[in-house]
Amino acid sequence: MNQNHLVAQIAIPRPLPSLLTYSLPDGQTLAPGIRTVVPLGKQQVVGMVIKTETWEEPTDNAFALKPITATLDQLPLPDTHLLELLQWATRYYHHPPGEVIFNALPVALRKPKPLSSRMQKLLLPAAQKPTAIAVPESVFPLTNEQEQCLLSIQQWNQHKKPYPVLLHGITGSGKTEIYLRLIAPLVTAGQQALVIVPEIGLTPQLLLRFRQFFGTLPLVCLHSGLSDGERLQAWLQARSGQARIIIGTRSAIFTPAPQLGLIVIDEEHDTSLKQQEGFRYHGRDLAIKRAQMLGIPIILGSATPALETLYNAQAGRFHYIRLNQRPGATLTPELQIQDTRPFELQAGLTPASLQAIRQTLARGEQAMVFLNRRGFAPALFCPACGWQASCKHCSVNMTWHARRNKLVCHHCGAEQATPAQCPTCHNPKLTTQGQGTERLELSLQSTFPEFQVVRIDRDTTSRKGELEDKLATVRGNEPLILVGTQMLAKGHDFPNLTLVVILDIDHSLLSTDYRALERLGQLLVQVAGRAGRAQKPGKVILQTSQPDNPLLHQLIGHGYTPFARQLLEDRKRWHFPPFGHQALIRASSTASMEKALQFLERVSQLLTGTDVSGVQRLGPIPAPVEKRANRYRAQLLLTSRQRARLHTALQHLLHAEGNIPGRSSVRWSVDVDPIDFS
DNA sequence: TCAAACAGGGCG
DNA sequence: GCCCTGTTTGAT
Repeated sequence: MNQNHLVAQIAIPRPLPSLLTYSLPDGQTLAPGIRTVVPLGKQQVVGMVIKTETWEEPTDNAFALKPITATLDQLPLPDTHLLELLQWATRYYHHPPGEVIFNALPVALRKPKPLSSRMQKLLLPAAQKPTAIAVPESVFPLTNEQEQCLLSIQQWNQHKKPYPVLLHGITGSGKTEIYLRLIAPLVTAGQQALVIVPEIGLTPQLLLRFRQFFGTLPLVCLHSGLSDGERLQAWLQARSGQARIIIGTRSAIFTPAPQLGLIVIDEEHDTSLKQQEGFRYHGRDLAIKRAQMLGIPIILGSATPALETLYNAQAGRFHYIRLNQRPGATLTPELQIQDTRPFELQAGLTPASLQAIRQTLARGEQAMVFLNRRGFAPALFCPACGWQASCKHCSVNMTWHARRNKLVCHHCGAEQATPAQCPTCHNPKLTTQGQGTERLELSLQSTFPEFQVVRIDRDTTSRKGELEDKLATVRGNEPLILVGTQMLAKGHDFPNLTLVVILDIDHSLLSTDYRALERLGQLLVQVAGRAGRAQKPGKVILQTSQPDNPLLHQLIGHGYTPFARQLLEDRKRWHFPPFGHQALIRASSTASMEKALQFLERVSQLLTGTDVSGVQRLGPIPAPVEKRANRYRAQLLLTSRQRARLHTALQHLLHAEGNIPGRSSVRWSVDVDPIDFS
């Protein structure tokens, strides 16, 4: 092998700890981002070139160099910036590079097959000169407040290396109108904009407004409803620069866009931005990194910013601006706490809540009852012997679904027929406990027989078009009762909805999860934002058995920001994020909890060395849901005031993990900046 | 006595 | 993740 021979460092979609080195045909080089076919053991697999370099004989563990088998692409798929971002993410999230790279590609590009010639044409760079695409003047002029806000952001964004902007705008304050006007001048000048939304199916209004505002300007949507082919096509249109606006959910943050000029993260607090399996990245954080690497502006929009984001704004790392007015709307809704303790509840509602619903309907308006729990009842039990229906595969109760007459596990999806009698004592009279949306719908229907009750949750909207039909019914503005889960919390505009009743928030007030209160606050504000959007004042009733909770009073009396400040104080005292950093090591075993705990105990011991000082270990402990889908689950939490130390510890761990005996009987993973501890 | 089941390790 | 290898297990 001659001295100047070139080799390629290749990422392969397997959980390998590093890139693999392959030789290139003599005198040939390959640009980063080009896919190849390479031999891996006995297989031929797809691999992506990350870099090429001159070959140097490895000094330590020598390996036989194999040649690449074939080249699949003429042009790189991810651009250089995107590859850099992905490599950064590999190091930050301590996830195998090949899995990170290929997770960022459309499924159609993950196989060792070349692009069809039709698709290859889409890869050619589009004309990048400014095109005079007519952007129609909006029929809605900006309010004074919006105008000022837009001006400020535009000024900030002119900076060479602009800071991220937190746009804290209450529900209905018109954040979308700001996004549109920030995007317009840039896309007509030939640049691209990337807009990340929590769930595209749930934000049809945002999409509609974009289409209406930008008319014929090329816009692509990346969401879960697309087929592999459609997704690839949209992706390639973004890659060529032809698509000027890219709207998508979390994974769209990896869309290549050579002329990218702005990123918008709408609902930046939304937890769906964090991937919860495999490569556990946070879409918002990677977006901020991407914008920073490119030196382009990024806007984070929310009515209820994440505590991390608010803190960054407070600390001066982000610009901060508010929108406090609802154009064309009346007062912010009146918030009330209803103590549930003194009353016998009917349909889970206090007499005052029922009365409020009755009055709302009598006025010809709509009421919504929000309950974040599907099914008829969360538990089925035997009053004689105490038996409870629990899942065979998980350590949780099964939920009883009345219409389907089935027990369903909401963790693993297992279903079974409702037993006719108690399996242990044969008592034929089994009882339910608690209520879900299905029961709520039925009881409300019998309480208010003359009005329609519309239930919106995953069970009633699984078929295509069902959600749209139900939303259309509600927008018909006839007086009715809307029942639903958190599907109802975001994005929908119901002009005749003037009352919102929120049930079952007690578990969040009492939770041991330090993020539970933040999420509750965000949920309450978002749900409350559904009430009274048009000309009618809204009212929100919170039912709870903890009516004296001081943080709840803070939220209701003073609003989200002081509430969040208070939570941040608590986080500071306990060195929780953003004042300390965390990584969660999870392990699971099909054999026993002991196996999972033992593995994590070994991991913990590995980390006792002096070179990982400044990292605290909590656990190992069984996970809150101890068993799920036949796996016993345990976790070990690593925390540190300094992020660098946490990363050193994780690197050390990944290096040494191979020496842990019994590791093959457990599945384990690293979650950097965890938000879900279940 | 043999092969199916299982654990461990490497893949360039 | 997949595939190869060496070892255990237990069925005939």
